[in-house]
Amino acid sequence: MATQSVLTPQGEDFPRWYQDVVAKAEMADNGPVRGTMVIRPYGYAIWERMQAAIDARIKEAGAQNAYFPLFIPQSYLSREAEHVEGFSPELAIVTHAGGEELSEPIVVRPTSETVIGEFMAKWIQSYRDLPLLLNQWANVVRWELRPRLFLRSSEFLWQEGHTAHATYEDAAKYALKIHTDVYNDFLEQVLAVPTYVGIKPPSERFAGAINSMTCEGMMRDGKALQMATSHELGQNFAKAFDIFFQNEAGQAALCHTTSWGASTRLVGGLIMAHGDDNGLVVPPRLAPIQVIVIAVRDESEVNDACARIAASLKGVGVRAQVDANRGSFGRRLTDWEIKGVPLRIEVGPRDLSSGQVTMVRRDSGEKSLVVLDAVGETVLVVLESIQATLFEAARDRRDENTHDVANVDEALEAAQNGFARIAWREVEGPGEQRLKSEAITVRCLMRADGSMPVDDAEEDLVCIVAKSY
RNA sequence: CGGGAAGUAGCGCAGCUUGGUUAGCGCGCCUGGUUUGGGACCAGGAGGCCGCGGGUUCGAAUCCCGCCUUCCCGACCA
Repeated sequence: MATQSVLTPQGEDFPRWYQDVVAKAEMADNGPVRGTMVIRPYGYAIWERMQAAIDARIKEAGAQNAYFPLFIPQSYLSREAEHVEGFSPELAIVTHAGGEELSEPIVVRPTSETVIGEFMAKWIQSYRDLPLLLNQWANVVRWELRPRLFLRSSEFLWQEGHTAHATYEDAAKYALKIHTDVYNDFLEQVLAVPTYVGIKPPSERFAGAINSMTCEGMMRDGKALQMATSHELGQNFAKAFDIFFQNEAGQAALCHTTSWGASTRLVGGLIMAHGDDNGLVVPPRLAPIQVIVIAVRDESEVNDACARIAASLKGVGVRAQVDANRGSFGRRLTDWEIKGVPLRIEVGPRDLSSGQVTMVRRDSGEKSLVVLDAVGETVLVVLESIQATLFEAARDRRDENTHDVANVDEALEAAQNGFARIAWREVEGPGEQRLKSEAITVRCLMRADGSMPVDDAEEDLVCIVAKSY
């Protein structure tokens, strides 16, 4: 590990550490307009890996990708009262185009329930057209007063799924399926981030939803981050956009719709969930570069060996890359550490003369010698071990920093440094206000065993309260 | 949007209080050489409308006003 840190230590100033990582790992830059973000190649490579993993799960769940326009007539937003009220403060609105003032202003989409609703109404005729399962990968704009790279930018990238169903039950079941099989599975299996899965309290619901589900992850500073959400929209949007179908009895009936999304915020979550004082730590299943092969000396024999090792790793399906061999050895090590590459293979004359290489894990810093012939199989095993270790470490941190408390006073105390778990009936109403006055919010409601409740009316629910991003 | 801090080379900063030669320093970058098992060293070099716009002045990085951007703390949110 680095002898002296090039990053602000987490313990000294966590937000500063985050910015240092974003800059020095070459993930992103601020755009020229306040709140906008330039995603650099390494950051985008990570996002592309996230997209691929999420997209595959979405398709497995039966939804199809489509694309709807960036521009939405302002009148569409107004059709659903809560929706327009919720989003109005964040809208970017185009009033002029083609050199003239527009007769009706155009909204830059903050989310696409409205346009998609309009087309669902057009496409759905019969119960045979249901369920209609759509998804789109797109950018959206929500004007932010306090932007932070990846976590909160005025323009961000995401995936938004929109579905229409014949019954409430079917819609609820599908939203839950997405939440479980797409989001939570991705977060646990790929991102190695354990989350608390539950429903949002009414005060935190999506504008226009009857129920919002969330995956709440714990960052290394003990704050919460909402990493994905799924909403049951009931018939609110179906009413606003006339999304009717003819049922088997030949009668017109209103659809039940859902929507669900995950954004580039996940990149910020990745940084803050696993990163340490030496930089980013990327879980192997996500990592665009899983193994970096570094020549200790710039000698042709050593360089040739590096190329051979990388080629053989690629041959067994490992995303390996040879370091460009510029600058001092120590500098190169540090750079790859900041980028969070899970596994490093160092190759030097000393190693080669004994027919082996040095392998170093990013998660633990542990070094080991590996016989050349065994590099491929060893790497595959160690990568999976790192994946598992990261998840377990994150889970342990989450559990150690989740404190069971009996009342709001204790929750206020406990949430200064982690999550507090408390009976929902202790918090509901005035308690929520008291927490909010100290910047602490109810992140989610769960059953006592951690499972997903049907709604907030269930008896004996517990909630997670915390400071959040 | 409210409260606080700040914008000077790619990054981090000094200079500003008390206006006055050619605006400095560290890191990085370029060239050459020596190096390379944990942020290497030597020599030479490039790089600035001092955030933007206006004002005061013989003269502005420095004083005044406006705007933009960034960071921290709130309210809003993925």
